[in-house]
Amino acid sequence: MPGEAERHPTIVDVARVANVAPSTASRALRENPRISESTRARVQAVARGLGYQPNRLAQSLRTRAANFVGIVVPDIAIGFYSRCVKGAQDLLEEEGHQVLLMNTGRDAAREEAALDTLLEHQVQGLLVATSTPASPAPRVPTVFFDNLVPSRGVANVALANREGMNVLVDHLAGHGHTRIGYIGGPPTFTSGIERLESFREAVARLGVDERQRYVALADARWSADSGADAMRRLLALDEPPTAVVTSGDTLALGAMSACREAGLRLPHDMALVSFDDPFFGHLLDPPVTALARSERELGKLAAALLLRALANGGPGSPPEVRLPVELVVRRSCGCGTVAQ
Amino acid sequence: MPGEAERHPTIVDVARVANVAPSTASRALRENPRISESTRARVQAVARGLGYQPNRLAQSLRTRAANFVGIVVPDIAIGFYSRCVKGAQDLLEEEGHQVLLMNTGRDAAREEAALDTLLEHQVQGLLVATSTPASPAPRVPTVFFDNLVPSRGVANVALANREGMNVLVDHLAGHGHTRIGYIGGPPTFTSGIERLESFREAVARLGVDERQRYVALADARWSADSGADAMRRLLALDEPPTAVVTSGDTLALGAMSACREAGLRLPHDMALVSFDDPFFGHLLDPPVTALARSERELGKLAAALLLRALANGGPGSPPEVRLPVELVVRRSCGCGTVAQ
DNA sequence: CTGAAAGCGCTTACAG
DNA sequence: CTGAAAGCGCTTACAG
Repeated sequence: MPGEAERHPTIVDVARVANVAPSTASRALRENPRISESTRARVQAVARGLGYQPNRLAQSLRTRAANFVGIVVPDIAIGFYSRCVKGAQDLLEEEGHQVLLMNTGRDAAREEAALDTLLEHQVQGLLVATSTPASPAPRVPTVFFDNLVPSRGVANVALANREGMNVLVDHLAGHGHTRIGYIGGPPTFTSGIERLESFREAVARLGVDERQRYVALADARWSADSGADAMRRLLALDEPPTAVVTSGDTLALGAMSACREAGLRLPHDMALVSFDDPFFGHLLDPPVTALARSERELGKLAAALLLRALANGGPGSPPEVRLPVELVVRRSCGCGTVAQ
Repeated sequence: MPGEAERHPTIVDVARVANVAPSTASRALRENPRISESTRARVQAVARGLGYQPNRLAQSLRTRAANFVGIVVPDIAIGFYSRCVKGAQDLLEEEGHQVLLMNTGRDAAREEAALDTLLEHQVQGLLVATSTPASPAPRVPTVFFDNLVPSRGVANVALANREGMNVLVDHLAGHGHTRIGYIGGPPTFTSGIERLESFREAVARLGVDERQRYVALADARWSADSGADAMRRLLALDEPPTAVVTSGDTLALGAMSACREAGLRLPHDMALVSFDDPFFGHLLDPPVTALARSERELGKLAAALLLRALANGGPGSPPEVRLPVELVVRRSCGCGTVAQ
């Protein structure tokens, strides 16, 4: 066949072969009720035979309703976010939405660019774990998750950070600890802020006044290495804590390795509980007592709220939704050891 | 303002306000060289003032060149894939491509549907970690990664599985082991097949004939629990192996926990090396000797090959590219212990 | 039940 | 340097 290269069949091709008008072909393909059964069958057969695949871009342009949803996270390679994305995407796909994913590397300029790009691609809605709370809400329904932006977007969803931290501290106190340390990321965003604040409130509630020295901050990436450093600083204190709560799973891993390196046995020499559950929390030595991992739920919830806003065509959701967390008691806290 | 709701400005709006034809506005916005400086400036100012954002869908429809690239993986929540995706996406975004992501859950039907959806969205190219080697290559340039589909797609890229396995087995042999076990996923796809085969070849090379009993297969998800099970089976043997190589990081974690549960100390009672590096390989006890994690590179390489194919407008890449792997020697193999 | 026509928002020969 | 016109692939009132 000279010329006329490998262009894929359009609805016009289908129509021509089926001997109908493009408008009829369109209706036949889209199961429009008032089309004769025979026409529908013929058109669909032709479409199949030709390997016709509708051009969604053209459909979207015409109907002014792209089925894209944009998801913006700092880094998809971070387990927390990849699991959130998975949870959200499962639901979104079920509802016929395609997911456009972008990473920001926690950079404000990149985040802004990502949002612009997504908007230019006519996303219908957005799920964003922002790193720049100052930025304005995009012009499409947006659900902020993980890091909240109060009063922005159609919904804001995060874990129940304060409740969770209370549960953790209380559990340690229940084991008789009074010198409780905190290893956490800097209080820059929602989780860092709320977890640290509620830790302070919880220990204050326990009646111990001067705990400032027991707060050891990790780096902005909440990296394992910075968690190990933080633990080393705590251990170097005159009167080190006897128990520690970490505000994140990687921090827990780092902290544990620092303990091991110092020759401390958990939970005897140092008790430890963690906010997020380390990936292999039950395989570690000792198995880590932590709040059950629920990122998937978080993502799913965020997606559900977005879907609802998309359906309603407006806000109406409560401005802030919290996903309850649950303590998984294992060994690192001191539970289940012979000599308590 | 009655009626005329919140429609976003189009290029026609920009043109009208700037007092030029839409075609001129288009050229001014796209930095077309032969447009007067003053016109360009005016149009761009107007566009900015109006908050104009081009509709990429319309652009793509017109120019017949969407800038989407589709990525298909079994499950983005699995670390291996999320890191591959990250590596690929970084490069793709730099080159101005948007990433459409889909998960298949290793289900053939879902994978086919995902590819169709992506194609309908006019992706320019595809990166796919397939679970159904039988499916035909899509009609756009496709790079298969992780799981290869020889002779399909514009490129196939995977880790150097055989080399890596040889290095691992040789290292163990270097420590004097002759009873070497294998814990790996089923030989269903490339990695599973190649790693198992090359393990067999490597031990055969060592001159030991009957090793069949030392191969313990894990489940299709390469789950930690199935890795632990596999290790238990090996330990239950009359003459258990003295060293084990695991074909994946989660498997290593499971195997290690089974050893601990059996009261075995690594590496004294059992040496262990792993193909993929566990996320916190250096934090484990003992730190795990493993092949360095290189998924990010894998994703980046796959993306680079796709980009090249897109630029060339055709194949031309070698059909199969292997990413070399590198051994990270730590402690679990027996290195660095006092009493070797 | 089916078709002709218009138009979604853009770009690009084709003129001038 | 700028504009008028056509058209990317589709869908949807509007007629019949």
